[in-house]
Amino acid sequence: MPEAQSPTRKRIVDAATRLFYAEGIGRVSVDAVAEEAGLTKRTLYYHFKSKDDLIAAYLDGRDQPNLKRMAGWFDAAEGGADRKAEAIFTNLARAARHPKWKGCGFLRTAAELASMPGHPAIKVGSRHKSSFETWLASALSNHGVEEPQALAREIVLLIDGCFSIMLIHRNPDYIEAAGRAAATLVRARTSSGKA
Amino acid sequence: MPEAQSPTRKRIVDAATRLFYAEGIGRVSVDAVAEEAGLTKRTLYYHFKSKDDLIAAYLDGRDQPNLKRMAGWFDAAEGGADRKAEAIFTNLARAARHPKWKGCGFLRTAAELASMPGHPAIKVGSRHKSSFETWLASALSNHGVEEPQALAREIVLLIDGCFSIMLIHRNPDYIEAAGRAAATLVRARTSSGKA
DNA sequence: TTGTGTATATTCACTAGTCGGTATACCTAA
DNA sequence: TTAGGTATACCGACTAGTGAATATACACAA
Repeated sequence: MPEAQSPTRKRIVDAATRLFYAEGIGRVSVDAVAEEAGLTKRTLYYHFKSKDDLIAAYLDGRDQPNLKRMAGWFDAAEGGADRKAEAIFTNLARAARHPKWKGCGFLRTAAELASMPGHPAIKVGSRHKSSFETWLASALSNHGVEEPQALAREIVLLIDGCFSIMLIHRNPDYIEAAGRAAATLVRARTSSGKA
Repeated sequence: MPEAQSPTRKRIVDAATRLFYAEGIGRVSVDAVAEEAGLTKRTLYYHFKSKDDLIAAYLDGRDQPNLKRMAGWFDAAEGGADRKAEAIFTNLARAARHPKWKGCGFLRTAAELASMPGHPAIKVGSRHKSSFETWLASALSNHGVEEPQALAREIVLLIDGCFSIMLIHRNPDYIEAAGRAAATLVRARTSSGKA
C-alpha cells in the first residue's frame, strides 16, 4: 500500500497539475502524466487507483493555495469592505493576463465532468468553493457588512462568472466590470450606504 | 460539395447537439454522433470536414434559440427593469431543475477548449455571448436605466456565474441569489433609486 | 556476519478497445 | 454520363488499465 505523503506521489500530482490545468483533464492521458513525472504508468497506478482518483488529487492539491491567494489579496487591500472585495478582482485581472492562465481548474473540471455529477473531483471542487464562500462571508462580517453570507454568495457568483466568460472572450475588462459590481453590492449592504 | 441546408446535415447537427450537450464534446466520438443520426461516419465527413467543424456547427445552431428564450423571459415579466432582469434568473432556476440540464453549452465547450483559444467553436461562443450582452443592454435602455451597457455586462457576469457554479454545487439557490444581486445592480443604476 | 522473509516501490510489455479520419466502391437521380 | 450522397471496411495512433517480474530496504534469526 502506497504512502500518502510519498515524494513520488507528490511528483505525480505536480505533473498532473501542470498538464491537467494547461490542457484539461480529458485531453491529457495517464501516459502523458507519467512521462511528465519521469516515471512509468505502472508506477502511477501503484499510487493512484484510477485516472479519476488522480484528477481528484490534482484538485485537492489546489484547494489551500487558491484559498490563501484570494485571502491574501483581500487582506492586503486598503480601505473598507468594498475596496477589499474589489481588490480580489483587480488582482485576478492581473493574473489573468499571464499567457498560461486558463481560468479556474475547479470550474473547468466540473464543466468537463458535467455528465457525472457524483464524480469525486466534483465533490472536491464543491468543498473548495464552499470553503471560499464561507471564508469570504466571515471576512466581510469583520468589516461591518450586513448579511455577509448573502453578500459573499453574490461576490462568488461574480468571481466564477469572470472565470467562465474569460475563457470565451479573453478580455480582462470583464473582470474589472465584475469588481465594480462587487463593490456596488457591498455598498448596498453597508449601513452607511458607503464603507 | 454538400448543401448548407441539407436535411441530412440538419439530422447530424441535431444528433450532435443532443450528445455534445449531454456528455461534453470530448466524451462524444464522431462514430457516436453518426450512429445517433442514423448514418455512417463517412456520410458525416461528407457534410463536415472535421469534428472541430461539427462542434462549431453545434454551437452555431444554439445561438438563436438561446437568445430568443432569454429575451422571451425578460419581455414576459411584469414590472420595471429590475423585475425583468430578475425574471431571467427565476426562469433559469426553473430550467436548471430539469434532470437533463447541464449548464451552458457555450461555456462548457469553452472550458473544454481552454487550451485552444482560437478554436472556431470558441469564436462562435464569443459571438453568441456578445450578441446577448448587446441585446440586454438595449433592452435595459428601453426601461430607463443609466449606463445600460455597463449594467448589461454585470448581469451577464452573474448569469455565467450561475451556469458555472451550478455544475459544482447543483443547487438552484445560487441562481435565486444571483437574481437578487442583479435586481440590486439594476436599482443602483436607476435614477429614482428604485424602478 | 550471514541468510531469509516481507513490504514497498518500480519497470517492461501487454491487452482490448477507441479515436479521428480516409480509400474505395456503390447507388440513384438528373 | 455525371455528380451527389451513402456504405463497408480499414488505417495508424492512442486510450485506460493490468500481469508478472524485479529492485530496494529493512527486520529478525542463526
